[in-house]
Amino acid sequence: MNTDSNLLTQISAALPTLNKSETKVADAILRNPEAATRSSIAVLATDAGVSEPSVNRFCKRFGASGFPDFKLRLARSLVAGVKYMSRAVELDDGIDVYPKKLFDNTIAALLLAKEHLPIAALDRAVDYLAQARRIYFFGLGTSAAVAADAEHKFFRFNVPAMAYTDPLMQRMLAAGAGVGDVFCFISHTGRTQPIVDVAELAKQSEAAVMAITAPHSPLAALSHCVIETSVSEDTDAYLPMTSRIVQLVLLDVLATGVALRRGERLLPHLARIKDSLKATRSGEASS
Amino acid sequence: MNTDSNLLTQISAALPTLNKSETKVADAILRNPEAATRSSIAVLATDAGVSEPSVNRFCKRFGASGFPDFKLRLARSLVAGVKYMSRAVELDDGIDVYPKKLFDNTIAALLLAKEHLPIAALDRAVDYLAQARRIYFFGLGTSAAVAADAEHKFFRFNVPAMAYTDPLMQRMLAAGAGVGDVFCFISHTGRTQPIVDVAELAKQSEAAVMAITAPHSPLAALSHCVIETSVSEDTDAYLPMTSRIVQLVLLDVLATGVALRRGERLLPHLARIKDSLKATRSGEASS
DNA sequence: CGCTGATATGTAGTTTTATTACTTAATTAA
DNA sequence: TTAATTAAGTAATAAAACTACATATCAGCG
Repeated sequence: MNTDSNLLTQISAALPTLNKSETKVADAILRNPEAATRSSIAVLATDAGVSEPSVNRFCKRFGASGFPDFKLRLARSLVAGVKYMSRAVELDDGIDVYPKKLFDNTIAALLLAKEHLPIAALDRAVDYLAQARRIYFFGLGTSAAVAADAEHKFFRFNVPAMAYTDPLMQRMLAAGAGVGDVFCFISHTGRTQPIVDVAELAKQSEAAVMAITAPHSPLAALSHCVIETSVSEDTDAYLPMTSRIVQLVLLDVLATGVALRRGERLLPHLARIKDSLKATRSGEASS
Repeated sequence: MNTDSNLLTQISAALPTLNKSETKVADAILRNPEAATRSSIAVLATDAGVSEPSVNRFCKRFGASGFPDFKLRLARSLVAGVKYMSRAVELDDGIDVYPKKLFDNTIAALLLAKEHLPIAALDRAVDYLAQARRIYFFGLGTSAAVAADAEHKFFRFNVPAMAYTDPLMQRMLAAGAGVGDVFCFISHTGRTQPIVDVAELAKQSEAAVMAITAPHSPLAALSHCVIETSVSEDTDAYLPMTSRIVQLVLLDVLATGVALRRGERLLPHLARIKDSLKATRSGEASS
């Protein structure tokens, strides 16, 4: 069954199961979905090289009551769907093109991640983190920045959260871990050897090992709790971009989860921290 | 002129300027916009208590080519509206609710930022960065993580990019800056005093000062090039979430801009860096 | 107060668009 | 090769939207 709410994805996914004329219609729509929403059934039919009733049948096949209804659904999908189509930046893209592309790609990645949220894993992760005595965030390279960000976020919850970039520090901390310690490893591939090594060390202790990483990776295999991020890195040809954004938002989710678990009594604490920052600011007070 | 892309907002805004029958139509639509997208012109006409041509005229008044086109636009607005609607996380939200909310909020922030991209500023920033001899990324708190991320990204371009978190290091580097140095300050408020101080120091040197920060802030005032991020932090009641994501994507834009400016000759360099990372990975080779 | 011009609204007919019922073509299996 | 089944198209019907025109409403002015 297809639970995908996006018509375009639905059509692409159904492509192999379609017959000749249906495929033609699907192609015509996918070729230019925006135009499809504007055209009449006659235009789309000629465009696809089929008859009008074929288009109509196609629409009904995808749950629409008819062609106009189909167009409406398509239009809705496009709002979210234009972004869904993450197109890579081209060498000759101008300043008015590539920034939008990058934003679109990021949004597309977030939409995709939102569709496949590992709810159960997140819930368990919040369990671990909410009762942690100490939380360590370990990442290397780009993930180091993500770890640093996580440290800042969790630190506000009065939980000793720490991020380490140095593999040697990571090893020492992992080796000396005990009950109540939670190690959170961040790695897009889940195959970065130094990180996997440290995770193995941590696993041998009494500490909990969790990971935000790719499914079926060595790192995922040895973690007590895995939050899978299967972001396709197609568009990030040479630079990891969208993957780390998804990681960051997932960490937001975890942090929020811990905050909610602690309930109201945490709110004054957060307010106090926020107020303490005001002192470092000049000019008008923040709202 | 109304630059609002949302039809519903547009209609609400135009309400006072509408005449009798137009008001009736507007009311009928606003009463249940979702239903309006499904009904035919006849149904909507009876619903509003007017004739069909009145509805038709109403549609044209709002820039549509006719009723079907109007319905399409309305449908689009409805979807966009949901996404723009960033709702705050409530204390009693379950695990199946708040993760989606956080993703939605982030997406909403990115959509908003995409709408208001400071193209000119970005272009100038790329100018600065592309010919920089050395790039320093300075941020504090959450922005420190953003700076660290930027360092990683730019470092891949064979440009000595460095991120510093320590205000004392920042001061020393700013004081000793010279021609060819570019200082990029990252601060959501633009009022964090230590950062503003360092920026002032840097300004006194021959170096270029740029900032990713709030408009009309002290930091913005003293920068040669400002990339404004006016993200409303309403939803980030206690934790800065969406703001830093926008900052990160803006830095992606800058990095991509530099990469594009350098053109093809950079690509083999990036490929080499990516390959060098493969050695640190176990298991199957990456694609 | 009524007339005139302008604007607003509705009616009816026309055109466009979509759907249905039916026919023909293609495909598959016996 | 043929019968059955599915796929695709034709043409007629029905629905929807649009246009031209007629009537009504209203504002300003004699």
